[in-house]
Amino acid sequence: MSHNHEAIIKWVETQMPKEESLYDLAELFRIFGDTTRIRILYALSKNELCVCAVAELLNMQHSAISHQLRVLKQARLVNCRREGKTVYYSLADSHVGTIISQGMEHISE
Amino acid sequence: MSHNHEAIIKWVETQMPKEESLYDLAELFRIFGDTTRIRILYALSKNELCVCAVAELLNMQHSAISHQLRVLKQARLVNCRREGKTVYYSLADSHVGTIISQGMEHISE
DNA sequence: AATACATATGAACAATTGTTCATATGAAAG
DNA sequence: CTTTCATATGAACAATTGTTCATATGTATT
Repeated sequence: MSHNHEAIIKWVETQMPKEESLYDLAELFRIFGDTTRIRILYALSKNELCVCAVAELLNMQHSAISHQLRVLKQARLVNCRREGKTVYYSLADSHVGTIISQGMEHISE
Repeated sequence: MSHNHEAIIKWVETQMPKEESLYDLAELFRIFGDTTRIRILYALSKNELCVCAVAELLNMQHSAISHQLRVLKQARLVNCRREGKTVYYSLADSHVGTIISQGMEHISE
């Protein structure tokens, strides 16, 4: 670094969240960053659905859907409730829907 | 599908955006879903910065930063302007900052 | 208990991704 | 026009990721 950016760098440094937060933030978006998961999340933003309904909707294997729902659950993006043999999934909180619609706004510019 | 979810599936189907939009949406979030890129975006949300300033801030090689800035540029998440030898990068539009802060809100629950 | 159905899990594979190293371009100054 | 500095690019490698197949839970019904 030869030119004089030190002051700005130092200041931006003070504005940065801690590493852990930035890691968690990237992790959050990484979950959204997959076509299958986005389709699942979008579907769930319209209605709670059971695994086999999602599988039929997306025309995919139950196993693949179940794997992804597990990922979404671990990331606390969805909740589930059991009703007999069937497990219904829904979005965990309103932030999830908001992030999706914000993203939608961005791409449709 | 033995049980009676057909009506709901059909309705949710009508609510789904076209495949291309969902693909673009996932693509958008995928870009956010990397620690290095999130750190870059967060830094740029505070101040426009040149490549070597970002490199110093994140304590990474210029090459790695340049590669990622290229990805961000192709995804239209950042703009750049040249001033002599130096190239300054900044966030492309306000949506980018909004998405980051929405994400931040979500993880700090 | 045995069967059927919905969902979950584990292992394995192919595909994608981010970084590094080496090298190339672009721009100003000597 | 050669040197120096800032940035960009290409190829290659290691690491991560999503899906599939096979199999295992879990829950109700007979």
